[in-house]
Amino acid sequence: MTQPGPIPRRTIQRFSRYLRELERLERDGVETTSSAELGELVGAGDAQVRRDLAFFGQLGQRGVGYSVKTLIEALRATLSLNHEWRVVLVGAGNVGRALCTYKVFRERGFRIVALFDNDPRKEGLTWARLKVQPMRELKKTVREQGIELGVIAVPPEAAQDVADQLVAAGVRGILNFAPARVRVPPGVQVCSADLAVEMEQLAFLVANADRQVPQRSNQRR
Amino acid sequence: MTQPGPIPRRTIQRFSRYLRELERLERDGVETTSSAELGELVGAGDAQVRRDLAFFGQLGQRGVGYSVKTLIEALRATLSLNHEWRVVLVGAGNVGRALCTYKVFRERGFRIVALFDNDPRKEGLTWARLKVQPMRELKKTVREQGIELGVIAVPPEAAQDVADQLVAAGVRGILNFAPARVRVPPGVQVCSADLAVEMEQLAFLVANADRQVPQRSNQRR
DNA sequence: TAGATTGTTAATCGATTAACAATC
DNA sequence: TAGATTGTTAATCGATTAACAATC
Repeated sequence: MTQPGPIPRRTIQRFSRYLRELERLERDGVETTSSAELGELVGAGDAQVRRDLAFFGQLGQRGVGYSVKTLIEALRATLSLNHEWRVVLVGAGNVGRALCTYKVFRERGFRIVALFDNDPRKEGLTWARLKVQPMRELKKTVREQGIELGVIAVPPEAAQDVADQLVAAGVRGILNFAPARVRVPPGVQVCSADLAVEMEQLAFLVANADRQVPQRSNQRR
Repeated sequence: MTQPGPIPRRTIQRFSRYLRELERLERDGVETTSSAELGELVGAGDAQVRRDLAFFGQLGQRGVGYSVKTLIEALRATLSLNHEWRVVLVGAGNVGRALCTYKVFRERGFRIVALFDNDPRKEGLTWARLKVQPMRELKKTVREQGIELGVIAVPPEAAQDVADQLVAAGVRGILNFAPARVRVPPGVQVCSADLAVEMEQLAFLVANADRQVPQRSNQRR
């Protein structure tokens, strides 16, 4: 039976990882896999994998395993990765430049189609075929280009203001790289890639490697 | 009473966010705060904040609140942010370049003191006063420079190999930007900054904004 | 004292894991 | 049939929240 209720966040994150490993298996010509193998690849238990995949209904075959192809299709559909996502990037700094050319986004169907910065000295610069545009053009561009997602790569003091402008422009989801909390109205989604938090967590774990429960840390064994 | 047992990961992450907001309060001349205010700032409930802070023992004053200064000290000590962390960065690509000059790391006491890449064409390049070194010098540099943390910013296929080399060189913690799982022996810590997973999660949430439980998403309201 | 806010307990919620019958 | 592996239930674990006595 298909699992009822909304899919937990952690499950979604594992979906991304399953998909990535499955695509590799497919490239290697593997046609069938098992919950144990998949778990091993992403660092999860077999029961966990089966439970996650149960959200798709009964996709596996008892005694046999799962079809790699079927799983890939189900995961792509669930993660909405068939459709190409149009993305606007705000912030033409160091992080912004790296993201403009970030291959992993592009491969997954995330297309950065516009680039904004409020610094007039940067206006007109071209990175990866994208002209840096001034913020006043944001709304128009989002509408005309059918942009659904925004990425914030500006200093923390400016993050909330940029988020507000993105929301006003009609963006439906925001990936926030600024080390600051941004608030958005209901219906708009925010995910945060807070590198400082990750790094500080790492420092804590290293400093307390003995005191804390050993391992099971980030990815389980 | 001080909370017993190891500090949960989520609590550590909130510690980073509390600290950031507290430092801002301090800059603004605020001397006292409350669990309600702090919760509002980082997007957590007041009970959550009190429970987190209880790991430090009884730091607050009933009826009054918490001293900003005292909290900052406790958080800095717990997160081991007094001590300066020496970091090696592997991967002189787009992501690597952004990280070399990433102000947020530097402000928090993370110093990138060496840069490596296995591409001989990049050898000798200088970014942010760091010369790109060949991998064969990794072990020596880590030892001589007293480096404790490593950052992986290479393509996914190379990530595990780089991780192995970092571990062999004596690094105690790894921040992995490659969209791939890396395994490390017990005693070495790994945190992952998997931008693809974050972006795909965002896409899923946007695509299912109606079906999924509204909000409470990443940061709670 | 009255009002505010902590520290902590108990209740709740959610996610993971173990176990095993179902079935290929 | 025997061996393998799923789908699912129940048990466990861990983290969050509500509530309130303690106390400034």
